[in-house]
Formats: sequence, C-alpha cells, structure tokens
Amino acid sequence: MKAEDLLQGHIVSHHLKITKERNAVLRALIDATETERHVTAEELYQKMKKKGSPIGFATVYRTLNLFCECKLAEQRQFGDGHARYELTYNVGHHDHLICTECHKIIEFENLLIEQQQDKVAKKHHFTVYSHKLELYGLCSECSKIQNKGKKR
Amino acid sequence: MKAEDLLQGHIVSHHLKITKERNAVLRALIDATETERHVTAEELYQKMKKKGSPIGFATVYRTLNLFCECKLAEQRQFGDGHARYELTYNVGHHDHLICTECHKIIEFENLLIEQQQDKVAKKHHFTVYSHKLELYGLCSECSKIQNKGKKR
DNA sequence: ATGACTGCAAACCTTTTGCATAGCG
DNA sequence: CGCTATGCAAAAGGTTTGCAGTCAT
Repeated sequence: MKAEDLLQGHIVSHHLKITKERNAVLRALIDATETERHVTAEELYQKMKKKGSPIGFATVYRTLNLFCECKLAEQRQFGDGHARYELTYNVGHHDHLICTECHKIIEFENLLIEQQQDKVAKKHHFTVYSHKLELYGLCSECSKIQNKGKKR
Repeated sequence: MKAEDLLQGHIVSHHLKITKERNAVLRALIDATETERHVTAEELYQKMKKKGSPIGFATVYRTLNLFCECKLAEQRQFGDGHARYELTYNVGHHDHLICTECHKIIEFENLLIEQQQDKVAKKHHFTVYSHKLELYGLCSECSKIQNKGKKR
C-alpha cells in the first residue's frame, strides 16, 4: 500500500475530499524525503510555488495537520522554532543526530535503546505511544573545522 | 559551589549586574525544582506575582535566557507550545517520561541508553554535546482511566 | 556618573481561524 | 446541490525588542 492510498483511504472514510492541493503537498513531501527529509511548512510552501503549483500558507498547514492525523507524517520540533514535518508512512522508527553547526540531520535506529525504553516505561507503569531521541552535537566535518580553529 | 555563586560569577565576569529581579527568578526556579521542576515563563511570572515580588514578563524571559547562557538552566520543548525551563546546575543528566493526558513528567536515567548513544555517535563520527530522550504516553493513572472508559 | 536593567507596550513570527468563494462528490 | 476546501487577511499565542526611566557599581 502506497502513501497515496493511505491518504485516499483516510479521506474517503472521513468524508473528506481529494484535491489537487492535497496531492501536491503529498508529492512535495515525498520529494523532500529524497533529500532533506525534515521540512518546514515554509519550505514546502516555497517549493510548491517554484514548481508552479502555488498554494496558500493556511492550506499547507491544514494539509500537514491532516497528514499527521492519518499517520502519514509526523511533526517534530528540533528547537529552532520551526516545526518540521517528516513522512513516516512505511518508514521504520528512527531517531536523530543533529549537527548544531551545519544543521545536518542523520537518522539512526538502535534496538537496544528501544528495549531499554520499554523497561523504563514498565518500571514507571507508563504506556508509551511514541518517543523522541535526539543527539545534538557536531558532525564529522564540523568537528574538524572546529578543531582547526583551536590549534594554536 | 552553589547555583547562586555560579550566577554571580557569570554576572561579574560579564560586567553584568546583580539585581533583585534576577535573584528572585533564581529563587523561584529553585523552589519550582522541589515540585514541578519543569516550569514555563508564565508559571514563574505568576509565582512571583503571588509571592509579592512582581516582575515584568520581558524580564522573566530575559533572565531565563541569561540563566541558559551560563548553563544554570536549560530550555525544553515538550510539544505543547510552551517553553519550559529547568535548573540544570549540579543536577545529573536525565530524560523524561511525559504523560500526554495529565502532563505529569517523570525523570529517569539509564546508563545503558547513554552508552548506546555514544556508540551511535561514534559510528557517525559525531561529537555529541547534549541529547534529549522523551517518551510520550499515559502514566499509570491515566492508563487506568482510559481502560475503564473502553469497557463498554 | 555610566552603563546595565526593568517595565510597558509594541513588534515579531509561526501557526491558526473566520469568512466568502471555489470545487469535489 | 450540499458540504468541504481554499485563499486571504486577520487573529492568536508565545517570545523578543525598543524606549524611557531606574538602579547597581
């Protein structure tokens, strides 16, 4: 089942409507997945403007919220005041390494960590539905640059 | 070295000034540590108003930012649109379990997770300076209520 | 006295909402 | 047709900033 189908199913079952705007946002989000992956509403807005399918800002936000509701996408806050959206459908869970210098984002998975999280949750009698793990620091390149600066 | 001394040191070395407002915010933040621990600017503002040391909103924010700069406190975003501040000085690192229903926040530490994080960082040649791990779900009490509701 | 700090209100910025119009089903 | 979606602009909500006056050093 493709992302498009999940969206269509959700739309049909909730008596919503398929529109060219919703399709366009989904396509833009899928495109973004190939490259940056974590996109802001503004970035999507600009992308679609350039691509010749201009769309209102409000519609971008409304559409992204719709996507989040049907679990097609997830919203994340990396702390710069801009919400970022990420396609999650058919993508395994993963966490993030974030370079505070060049803003590069690397994804990773670690089973052992997930297992420990379950243990912690159980210990506190929590029913955990989701989690976020973010490591902030310098990527390999930015570490090098930093070190150069420090020598003498 | 106490938190007050750290602040004073930072203030003196940066040619800033010790004021009753800054002292009051620090005291309010220390007080909060005993109970809720993760406080919003608004909560501090209200707390200080009630305590008879009213303060401007802008000053609360400016002071909290100052605290973050000198590593006395940290800002966190738990996703409800309110930045929360937490005293970090002399407090070991910890992560958070967050109840999405009653907003209870439980802190925990897990060495194994930290070790795995180091491994992941090393694998990607990252120099990690900080991290956030947040588990979202229902606390024991809210889980119970939820279950009750589900039983026809 | 000098320069930093405060309070107030206005400005900011991102996100949401109201309303009239357009368009899917 | 009926009802939802869109676009625009205005509103909202949290945080920051400018300014004139106050206060620490």
